[in-house]
Amino acid sequence: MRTQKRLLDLVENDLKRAGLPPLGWYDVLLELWRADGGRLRPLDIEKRTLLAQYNLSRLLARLEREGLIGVEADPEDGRGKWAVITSEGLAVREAMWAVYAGSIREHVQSKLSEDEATRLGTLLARIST
Amino acid sequence: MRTQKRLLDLVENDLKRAGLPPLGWYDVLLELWRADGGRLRPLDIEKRTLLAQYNLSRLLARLEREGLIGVEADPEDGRGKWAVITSEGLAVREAMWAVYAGSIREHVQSKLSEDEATRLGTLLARIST
DNA sequence: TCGCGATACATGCATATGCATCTACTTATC
DNA sequence: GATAAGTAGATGCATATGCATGTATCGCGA
Repeated sequence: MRTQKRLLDLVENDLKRAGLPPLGWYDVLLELWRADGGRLRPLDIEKRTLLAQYNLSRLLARLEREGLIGVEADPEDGRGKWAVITSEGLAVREAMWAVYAGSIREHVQSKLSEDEATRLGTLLARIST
Repeated sequence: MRTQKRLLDLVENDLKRAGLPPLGWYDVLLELWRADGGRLRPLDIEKRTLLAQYNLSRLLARLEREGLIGVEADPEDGRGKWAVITSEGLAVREAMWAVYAGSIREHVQSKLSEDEATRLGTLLARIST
């Protein structure tokens, strides 16, 4: 708990200093970027990100307001929507990754050998089962 | 990041279902409980908990409003205060620990051997240096 | 095909957080 | 011993979060 809080503070700080949005935005942009056609339904984003439904709903509204995603109605399900990453969204994701990756390198990679990092990942994955 | 978010959600959930306050309160109550005389200055709590100054200020206000701590003026430094845990605060900390410990057991201890847990702690500590 | 429970997402309200700044006091400087 | 710089903590404002519930649509069973 303490380690991740410390790390999160460091990363958020790095992003802020670079004039970029908070890390939460990255998670969503990343999922969209990875997704086929750069589009996902909110429900699928929710499952991938561990975001609560109401938080995701509002985060998507913010992303749309900033022009990083577009939101379309689902033609097959009147209740559903599709979030589609825009080219600006792709650019922001990339800019964020540049900073985020640097953060990880500086605050994590420099403290652990590759082998240790792998073992850490394995242990954490065991907990998440 | 994901593992701790998942864990935090689980723990917060357990606390909520038991009618207890959020985990953040525990951190402060724990520090006070450990501290000599059950009292600390906000500044010292801040250092121990990684809480931002303004967040701690308001968290202490909430704790005081709920009667879990008392706040006294520092006789030696007119700017300073002392937070003092009350008997109700002690009781709440204990009740929270009962639930929290159960959460840890269920969500962490059951997934790792003692040896693995030790190694995990060591690796995380390496990062926090 | 009607009606009802389930599903997808949004939102009003209370509370928590971040940021900047404020107030009150203390300590060092001259 | 007056004044400026520093320190401890609080707070107004904007924004984010949690909770409960709302709205719209879907799909199933009679």
